Amino acid sequence: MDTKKRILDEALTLFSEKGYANVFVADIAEAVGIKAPSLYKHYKSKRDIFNAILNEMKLSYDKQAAMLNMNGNDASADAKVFSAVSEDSLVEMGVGLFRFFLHDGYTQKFRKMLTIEQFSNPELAELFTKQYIDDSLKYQSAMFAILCKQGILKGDNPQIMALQFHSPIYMLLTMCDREPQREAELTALLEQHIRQFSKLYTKEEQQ
Amino acid sequence: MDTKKRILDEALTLFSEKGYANVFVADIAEAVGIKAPSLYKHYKSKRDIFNAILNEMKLSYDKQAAMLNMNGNDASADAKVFSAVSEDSLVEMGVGLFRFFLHDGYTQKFRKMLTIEQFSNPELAELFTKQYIDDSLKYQSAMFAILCKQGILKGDNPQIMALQFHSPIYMLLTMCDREPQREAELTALLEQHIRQFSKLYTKEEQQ
DNA sequence: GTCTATAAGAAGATAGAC
DNA sequence: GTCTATCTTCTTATAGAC
Repeated sequence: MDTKKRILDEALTLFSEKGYANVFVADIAEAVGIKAPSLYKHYKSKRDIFNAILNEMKLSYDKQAAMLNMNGNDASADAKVFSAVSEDSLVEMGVGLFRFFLHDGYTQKFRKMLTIEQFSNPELAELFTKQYIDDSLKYQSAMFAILCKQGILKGDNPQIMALQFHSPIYMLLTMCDREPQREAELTALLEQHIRQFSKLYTKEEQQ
Repeated sequence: MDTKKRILDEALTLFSEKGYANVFVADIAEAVGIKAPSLYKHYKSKRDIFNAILNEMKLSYDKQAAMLNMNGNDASADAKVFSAVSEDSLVEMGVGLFRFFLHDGYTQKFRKMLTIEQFSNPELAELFTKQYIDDSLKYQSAMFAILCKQGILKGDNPQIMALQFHSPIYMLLTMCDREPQREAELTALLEQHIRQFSKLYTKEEQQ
């Protein structure tokens, strides 16, 4: 119905599978169910479609990020949850979040598109690192800092803790993006990583 | 002089910067210093050049991998080195290896090219995961298994240890690929990660 | 093996009818 | 807003002289 929006959706799907240069305007049009020239009534060029996707995803990301710091769902609150839950429920949370990032259509497609296009200009490179690494590390650092200060975890370098917690998860995610058939195997590794991380950084006297 | 070889070099450079589809045969020819039609005396098509790069890099990788298991430079020998060295020299080794992977022309270009092209076919996806993740994890798992058995490290899951050691390093490497200007900052994190990992898994009584 | 000229076709975008 | 027809440009690849 909303053709303008449907164009973005189909274009994102195609860009995430083949990359910008390998998707032709006619492909996008066909996926939407119209002819290529009709598409130019909605967007003035192919690049314009790409930019619109980028803007939409940036807005949606910023909205999410803002919510994390406004609704009480911030690092401090998460730290409270973290400190209260068992290792099992930590695993459950981690695996749930992992599955969401892996299977949510927009999230996965945008991640794959940025992966393909990350070297095509510096702006995309920055966006990639910000959304998938730096912001996560910042957030988790804050959380680990609180947990360490409270004496619940025993590390003295929250930034490195965040790096060591986040990077295995991200690596497993990108492996699933490449080879979806390995999801079960890699999810098992994710679970073991979380358990091991939890053991490593939990104060002995609290185990 | 060896035009055939120079074509592969220049093509790899261009593919790693712009991706296969954004590089034109004329671009490669110009980089080599000839005209596009001359190039067809050496390779029968653009795709043929890509495949030749792939084959060459696969061969060189397999050669390297084979050496690791034949010349005594295997996981067992590395474990001996690992167990004998101080934390400082471990950091030095790690940072040295990191800098090599980051700056070695072929290594970096091929990694970037595969990153861009990884979703274009399942064979490339498999190659990517094998070369940058699975093989490293296998190798490091074997090494950590030995070190744990010898009582030098205290973990009980070498595979997860390898995941936790390798994935931060790989993540920092890809960050440098995207934003080379951050190399110093990220190398500092690498050092802290290695020190922290070493402390976490070293038996207390040996510190 | 390198060149110039050119074929053959693909792809982005526009014109103008409906 | 969608279509058919078409323009223009770009890109791969070949032909054939040197």
